[in-house]
Amino acid sequence: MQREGKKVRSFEVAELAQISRSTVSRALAGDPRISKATRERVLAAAAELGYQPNLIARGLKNSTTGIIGVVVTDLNNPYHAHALQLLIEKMGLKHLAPLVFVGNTAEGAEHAIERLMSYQVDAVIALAAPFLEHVIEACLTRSKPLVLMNRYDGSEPVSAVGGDGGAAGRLVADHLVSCRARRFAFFAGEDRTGISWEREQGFSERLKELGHAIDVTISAPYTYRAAVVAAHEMLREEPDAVFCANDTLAIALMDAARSTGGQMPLIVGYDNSTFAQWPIYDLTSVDQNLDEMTTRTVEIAIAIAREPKRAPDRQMIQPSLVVRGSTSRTIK
Amino acid sequence: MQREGKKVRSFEVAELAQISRSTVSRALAGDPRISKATRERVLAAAAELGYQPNLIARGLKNSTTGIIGVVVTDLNNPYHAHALQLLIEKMGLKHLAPLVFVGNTAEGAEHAIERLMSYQVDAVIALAAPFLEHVIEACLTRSKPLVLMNRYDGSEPVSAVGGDGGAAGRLVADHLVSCRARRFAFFAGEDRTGISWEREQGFSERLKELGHAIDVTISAPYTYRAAVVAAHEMLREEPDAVFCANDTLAIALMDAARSTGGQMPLIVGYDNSTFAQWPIYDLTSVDQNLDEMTTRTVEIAIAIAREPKRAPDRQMIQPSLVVRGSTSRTIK
DNA sequence: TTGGGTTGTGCACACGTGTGAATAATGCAA
DNA sequence: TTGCATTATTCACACGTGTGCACAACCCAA
Repeated sequence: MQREGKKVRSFEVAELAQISRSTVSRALAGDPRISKATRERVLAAAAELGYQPNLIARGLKNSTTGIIGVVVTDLNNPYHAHALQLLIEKMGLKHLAPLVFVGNTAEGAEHAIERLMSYQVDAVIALAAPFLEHVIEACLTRSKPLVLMNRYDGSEPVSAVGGDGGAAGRLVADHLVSCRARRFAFFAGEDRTGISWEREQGFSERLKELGHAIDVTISAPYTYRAAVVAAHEMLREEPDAVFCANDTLAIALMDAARSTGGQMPLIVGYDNSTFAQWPIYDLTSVDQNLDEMTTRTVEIAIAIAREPKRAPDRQMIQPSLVVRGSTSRTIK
Repeated sequence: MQREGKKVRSFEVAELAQISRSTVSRALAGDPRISKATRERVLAAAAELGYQPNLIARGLKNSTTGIIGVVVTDLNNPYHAHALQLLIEKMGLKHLAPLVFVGNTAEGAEHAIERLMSYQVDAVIALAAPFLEHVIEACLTRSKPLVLMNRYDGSEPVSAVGGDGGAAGRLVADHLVSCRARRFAFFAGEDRTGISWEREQGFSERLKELGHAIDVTISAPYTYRAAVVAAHEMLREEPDAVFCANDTLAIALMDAARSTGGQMPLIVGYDNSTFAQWPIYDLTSVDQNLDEMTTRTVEIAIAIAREPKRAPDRQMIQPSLVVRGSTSRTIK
């Protein structure tokens, strides 16, 4: 094992194994033309010197770096943080490295994206970026593979993986009706046309099929503070059951209900975040199945990077409902 | 602006400006030997073609990539997520790119670190990694610059930036005494010898100076569930004021106190996380000044990378106390 | 010995960039 | 014109790797 010394290059390995540098490269790549004997000699030498190939040089030669650019908005949002973590893990399994770029940057978005591209990333994964249009344009211009995760607005010809918000809405409708709720509300997010809208649609449709309807709809930004204000407004309408577009909204609603001391409606959140499991909340919530979603996202990114002419791929991940205490009562 | 075309190399720029490739390189680097006139011609040509230098090639040539490896444990911990976000932003300002590697990997830590090194990162920043010894050893072996953030155990000759837990403990002691508390408790974290211990020491020392002492100490792992259990034990001791090693512990304690309906002690947390600001908690908490901490961390990383023989640098960031409702009552 | 197949290795180039040394261009004095 | 100093530009190499092609070694048949 090398200590304190300079970088070990493939040349040193070749020297030690008394063989040419090309043979070292082929042996390590598993080229069948190399004989068993020499391959083992090479592997032994490489192990002895602690040789690790210089991936920058390899990237230059192969023009494929194994680096994936990941664009994310705000890591203070635990949902995004969790998604990023899973993404990085999945990428690790595929021997890819994430070059992460966070949206809230002082550097200026376009400038930062340029820099991302300069690193010759094999693909870009965008995870709910607010300046999404910049990312999309930058990738299309350079015809760089791009996968949107959980933020497909339908307009651009790019690959995307998302949760099936409509299906989730229907699941929730079924569940709440089975709890014998009668007066239903939807606590919408800021972006009434985006993901929040899909969820509302599925919820509304399924309720209609079951002979009910959404009686109240109120929307709020996705921040806790703003949500608390809207939550009080919501509570004045005295719904039996509220489907919230987000766990943050749901928690704000629970806190608001507690502080007023009135009757707490059945509450369902979305994202199944960490605090949904906390005993004080014990919140029934839609699980987006982030594990599968991230796996598919990485798979698609790899596929496009390998075969750039491939048509954009769009996948819907089926969500599931995690039932907890916040909907365990039945309305009498 | 290029569209759909192949990559633009410096060669194309040279061709368009009717000049040699070397001159392009120097002009863009601001070499004073290049005349004003040609420099501007080059800049115009580069802008017209949308030229962005290939940082992989540059990295190979200069053997400095501008990539910093960032090792982090668990992004589900909002504190770590926030720290990572700030780190990435600061790095962006310095034109550095973060190659992120998350601890909870299925790939195996050592293997992942090897891969990180293979990308020729200029330095490594480790943010509370559980397999820290692997990271340290890997960096020392290759004499790769390493900065530990918020996790220095004192044993190894590496640079580190951390919060001054002792000073924080003293701040808290002053504050709680000024609230006229008499029976003090410390809610410790799992790692009694690490950062939790520093905080406890400062707290204890200052209390002694003021004629008091820590009457109760109970420790728990840093997870909400485990903390709730320990919190009930803590409450049976009926302390006036509790200093918690962590916001998670503090919140678990508040929830536990609420669920039993007994008297709520004064509570101080640590990290000033998002939920400390939530109205239901409104938690007084120590702010580690992560903004400054991350700035310094990046600065040190750059300094060491530039000058590898430099002695390890260790800095303490002074924390501050954010007073909120959880300590606004005064004990009568 | 010659010829042809099979197998294993080495030479030399390319990826795109930065940079030291060499060279051309210009000015100025003799 | 020549000689010398200064300035602007180009040449050619290096960074560490992968790979097409040529080539050596070997066996076997004629």
